[in-house]
Amino acid sequence: MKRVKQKIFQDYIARQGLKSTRQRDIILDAFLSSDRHLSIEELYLKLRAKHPNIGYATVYRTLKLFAESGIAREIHFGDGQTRYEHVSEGEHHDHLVCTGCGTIIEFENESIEKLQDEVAAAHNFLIKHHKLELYGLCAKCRS
Amino acid sequence: MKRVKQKIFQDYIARQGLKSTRQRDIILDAFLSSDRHLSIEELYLKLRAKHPNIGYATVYRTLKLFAESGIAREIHFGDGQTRYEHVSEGEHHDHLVCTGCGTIIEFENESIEKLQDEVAAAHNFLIKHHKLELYGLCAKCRS
DNA sequence: TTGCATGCAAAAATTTTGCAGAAGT
DNA sequence: ACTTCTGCAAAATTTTTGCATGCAA
Repeated sequence: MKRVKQKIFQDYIARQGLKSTRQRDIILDAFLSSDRHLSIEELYLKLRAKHPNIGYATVYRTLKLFAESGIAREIHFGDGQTRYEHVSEGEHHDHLVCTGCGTIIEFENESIEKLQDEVAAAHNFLIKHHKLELYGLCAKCRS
Repeated sequence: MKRVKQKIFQDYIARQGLKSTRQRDIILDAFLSSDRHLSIEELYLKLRAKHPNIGYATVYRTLKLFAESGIAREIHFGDGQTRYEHVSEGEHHDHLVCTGCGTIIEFENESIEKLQDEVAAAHNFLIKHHKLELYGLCAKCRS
């Protein structure tokens, strides 16, 4: 999986005439071996531990590249922190976000997606992508 | 509808021992007679036209009060602009967001909500609220 | 060599906060 | 009188940009 995404990114870089650099490799590695919903700051801090001279701007620019290449996606949970999540080809998932401990659970539901398509069709709307987030308390935080 | 919300807000203000002021009335009026998904800046600019001396901070603080009182809700469409939408008691709706022209269409779908409850139950998760947004092109922008 | 990438700092953009004076209750 | 509000400016956050230098192709 990790190798696959590294390849996708390298191919994207090459195709666009961009360059493969040490920083991009480091950031990609840190991203791929992290929590699937990392905020930019979390990733930056994690990087700083081993690579104190990597700039914040480079992290921002590189994450945008990841999104462009298709291996990551920008997400906003409304807490003022932009996050990036891992994207696997052809896969989509939605989120259960625990407002107690911040845990994020992913799920997929074919029936919901189908109903979404129906709603869109009723409005003659062409869906490109969607976002479904359920906020509340996870099992642990309920007790 | 407008009267109802004004009353809800006034009651909230009174209950909290807060004060009814000219600015709050003006902002509430502008909010209630606006598009249902107004960004803070849009509302601020609209206000400035007639009331040039209202401060940005007051708009921010007042919109937060609207949300606390239950007549408004903060929403983020991921474009870096915080918006507030109108909330009617017991009513919930989701959004079709046109990435072409920015139009926002509201919809409700009981079946989707039911499936969401099932997903939550399967994870022993207690839903407080949710967000469902379908992004794509509206009928007009498709042609 | 050529031109993209990096790191730093400065700039933008958005939201929050402190404070003195103004205004509701 | 008392306390909350307001407007302004300053501060805090988050993200973007400019630029000289570094580095990959």
